[in-house]
Amino acid sequence: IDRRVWMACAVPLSRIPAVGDQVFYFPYGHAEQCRDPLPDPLPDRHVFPCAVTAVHLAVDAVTDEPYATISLVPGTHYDDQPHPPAPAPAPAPAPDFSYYAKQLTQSDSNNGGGFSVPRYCADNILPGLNFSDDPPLQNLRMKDLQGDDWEFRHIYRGTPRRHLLTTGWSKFVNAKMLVAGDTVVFMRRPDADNENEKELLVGVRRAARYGAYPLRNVRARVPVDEV
Amino acid sequence: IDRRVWMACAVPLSRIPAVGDQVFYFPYGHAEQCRDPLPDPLPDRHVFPCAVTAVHLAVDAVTDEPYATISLVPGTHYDDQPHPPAPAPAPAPAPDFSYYAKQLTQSDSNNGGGFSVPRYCADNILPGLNFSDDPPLQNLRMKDLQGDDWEFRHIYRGTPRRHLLTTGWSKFVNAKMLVAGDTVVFMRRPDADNENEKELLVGVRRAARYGAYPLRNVRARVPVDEV
DNA sequence: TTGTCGGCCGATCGCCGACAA
DNA sequence: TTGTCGGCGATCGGCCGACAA
Repeated sequence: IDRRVWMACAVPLSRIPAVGDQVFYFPYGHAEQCRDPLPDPLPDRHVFPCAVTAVHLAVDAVTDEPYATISLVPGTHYDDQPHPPAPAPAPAPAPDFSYYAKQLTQSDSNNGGGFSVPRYCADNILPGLNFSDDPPLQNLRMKDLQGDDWEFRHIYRGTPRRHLLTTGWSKFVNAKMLVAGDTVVFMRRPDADNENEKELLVGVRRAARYGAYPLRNVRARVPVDEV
Repeated sequence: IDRRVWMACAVPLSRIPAVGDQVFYFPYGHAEQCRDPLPDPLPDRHVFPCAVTAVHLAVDAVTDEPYATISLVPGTHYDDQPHPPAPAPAPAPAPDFSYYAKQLTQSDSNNGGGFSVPRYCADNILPGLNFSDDPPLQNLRMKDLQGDDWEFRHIYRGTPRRHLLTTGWSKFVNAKMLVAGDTVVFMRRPDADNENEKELLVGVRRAARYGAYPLRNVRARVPVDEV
């Protein structure tokens, strides 16, 4: 997966360590995320210095949420020594990748139909419309992070004029089970196949929900109908 | 869970062993069901004699499918010795539990709406209608194996007359993701709370699907958005 | 007895401009 | 500039009897 795509769809504060980084492992926080009962009594040590041996970025096949698997080996940090040389600052992000994120309003996620495209997004992310048409419209094809394609009708209409996604939008909302408060991310980057063509992508960030992530709560189970 | 309910909803050939039974464990078959890659090379022994130490009947919270967890300890069978005395034949099933299973037709599972109730089922499982009404109808409330309630309108109409489940039926079909070829099981038994009242239950058997059980294929995963 | 079909009516979906924040 | 609303037309869900297997 494109690291820029992953970063654009991760919650804004996400930071991921690099291989070789020295980090601390908090079993307590990990166990909380697993939703398993915490050990009682809690272990003596709550924190373990570790080194990162591998980082793998991926996307949940059900929820589209980006996640990272980070492999650690426990070990002593070179505490009083200077930290290893800070890596050179990351090169400025390539100018050929840009994205726009919008939190869904009630109207965007209603079954009423469409999605109101902010002006900035229409101007900077989506392909330009032919404004001599009346009304100006086009069909957009976007890939989600699984690689599945989605089609949206993009139209510029109403009084006053505004950009809207109509046909195809509510199918997407239902399929991704989006609700008001969730965020969609529209991205453009050069098409891998076609030089000086642009490729559109669409990602999703889910608003924090009480009770955490119901979809993750499914357990695999071995059917035993017969012995 | 009521053992009679479990048996009614399990595939007809299911047999479950009793605690203390001597059985054979086939790791190969077990691994196949897990859909994990089989070990290569296969282990030397393909069959292990075991004794059953526990049997637990349960129902999948997503698919409603009955399954059993059967605990085994490996050990030698008393091979040439006579088998332990066969348990006394199970007492005849209590006459106050009865069920009827029907495989869904296209029309039953279509979005067209209703379910055609076979005459035998209406007469022997469902509460009787008041045939002086025109048309005769009643609302039925049934528990599924999770304990959730479902309501169906039961009506006797059409020319020639026949029993149908209408309102509420397609909601059930969609919620349980039933398709033509799947089977529903209607059961009646005495109400636990209310003497000489009857309680209705509804269960589901899924037709064998190519590619096995897609819903079981979901893996739980630990979100790691931040370190 | 019961599976499938066409008719038909009502509910919902989803596209639209109006309007106001 | 953009969020929400009421309108309304098209589509679909779902109840019905007819009919035949």
